[in-house]
Amino acid sequence: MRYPAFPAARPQGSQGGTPRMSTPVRVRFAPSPTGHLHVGGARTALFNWLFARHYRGVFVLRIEDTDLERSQEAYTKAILDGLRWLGLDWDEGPDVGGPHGPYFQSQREDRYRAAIERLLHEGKLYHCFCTAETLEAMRKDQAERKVDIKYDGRCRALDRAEVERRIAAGETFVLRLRRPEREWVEWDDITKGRLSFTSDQLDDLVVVKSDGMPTYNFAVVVDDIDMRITHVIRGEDHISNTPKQILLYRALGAPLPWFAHIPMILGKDRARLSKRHGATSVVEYEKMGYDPEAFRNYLALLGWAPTDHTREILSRDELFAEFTLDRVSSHGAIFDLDKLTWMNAEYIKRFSPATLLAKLRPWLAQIPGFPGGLDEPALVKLAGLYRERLKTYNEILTMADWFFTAPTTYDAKGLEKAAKIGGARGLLNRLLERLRAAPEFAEGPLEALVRSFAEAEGRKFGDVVHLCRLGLSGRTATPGLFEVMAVLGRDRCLARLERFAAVCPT
RNA sequence: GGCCCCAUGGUGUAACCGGCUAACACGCAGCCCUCUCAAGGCUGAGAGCGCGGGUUCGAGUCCCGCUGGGGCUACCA
Repeated sequence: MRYPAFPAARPQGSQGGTPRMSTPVRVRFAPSPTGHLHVGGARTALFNWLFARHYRGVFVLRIEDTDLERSQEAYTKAILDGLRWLGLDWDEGPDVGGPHGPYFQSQREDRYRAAIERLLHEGKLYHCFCTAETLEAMRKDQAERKVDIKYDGRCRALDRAEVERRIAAGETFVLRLRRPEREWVEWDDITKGRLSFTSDQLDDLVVVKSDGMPTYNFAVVVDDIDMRITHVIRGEDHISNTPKQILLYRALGAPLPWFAHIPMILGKDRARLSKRHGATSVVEYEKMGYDPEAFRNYLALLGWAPTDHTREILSRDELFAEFTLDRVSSHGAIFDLDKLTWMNAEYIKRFSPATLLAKLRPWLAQIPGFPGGLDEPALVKLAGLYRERLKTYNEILTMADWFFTAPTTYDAKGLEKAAKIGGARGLLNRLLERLRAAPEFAEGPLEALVRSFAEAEGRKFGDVVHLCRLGLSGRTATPGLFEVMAVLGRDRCLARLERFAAVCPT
């Protein structure tokens, strides 16, 4: 499979750096470990991964843990697990390393420090001693006067002596970027087209927090430059961060990467997907019994479509071959659980019984009584019976539990029906006679047996079948009766039917 | 409030640089198949492309305005 090189030059705007061209594609997914992998994040990761694989580039994973308060190590693992579950692999990142590590921002302080010193030296940063209270008051005042809410630059002009004095006095401070005035900040977004802002709309953004840690916007830029990121693919909620970051690229004298802001994933009310819309983290879908490949396939189609959009079931390699950013849509997409579920069922139907059994094992193991004496071939057969009935793996728990523990109660509606046909118990006992004598307990012969039995009895075939089904499973709906009987085997079938005959309507 | 993004059936999308009775899938309804449940097959309802103006022989596709939805407005990422 050959993929084209990323189409190169874009018309370059008046300001800003020049994008690297025709160098190998390098993209990254940069989650912060403050929670589990969210479906929005998962799709961003997926698009980056697909983009990298399509162009035979490099996919980097970087952990953005500069928020000491909220970051937790356990979440880093959770996110990695989520990505692995989806089948994504990264070429550089935590646990695999790479030439541009470390891949945890908390371990890259020397990088930030070097950049800070340079910028400080060049007079591009300044110390700001404003406290949270001061800033809050300032914003409140601005809100009342209905003017733009942004930092008014009151610490911009502090002279060196005062700065040193206040630092010596132990005042805490942040470092802010001196924002240029009346400059265009523009870029050609791959998915949104040309986007432009002016520097006056921007703030003197904080680059270093009072705890000494770099802020998100600063760390991202330093790292993306260091890691030679060529394409920044992220959610469109980052659009407004982009001009700030571009200012940083300029201050650092670095070329701009390409930017591609992909639309958000929304809940039914068209607001960004959140917990109140239902499951939002990828592990929850795993627990609900979704297959990772189906989930990934569904996610890929959320905001993107292949050239031939009539094909929706796409393998990993087909996604690699097909995925390009120009086919990403520009508006948000509602996460549709029904369609995901449909797609999951499509995947299940495509598995061989043996494969499906392997996927089902963790769930089957939770069923009381499992394996209930069923041997491997019977289990494979059982998986085959549910291949076209399961929508999610966890459904096996409630659909097939009776295979492993004989029923003790029988569906009320089923009993009513059994009563209605009259003489059910006698019928069952006569059938039992025949079954005991059946030479072969296999699907075809069993069906032939029951058919001729029904005929001999002057009964409707269906009535006999329903009666047996109820006796074997306690239910009115199961896979085909004779397939079920073959899976259960003669002994279990006879035992269950005998037991049922004892309580069955006469 | 300010700035920015977006707008094709209920949902996800398609419709190449303007030329169709607006297509595919999910979901929904009905029918068929059938031992039940599924699966499968067939048929159907559902948008005239948010609204209003332009441009054009011709606009879902281009332009303007409006409306609606969303995002951002932190020493969070």
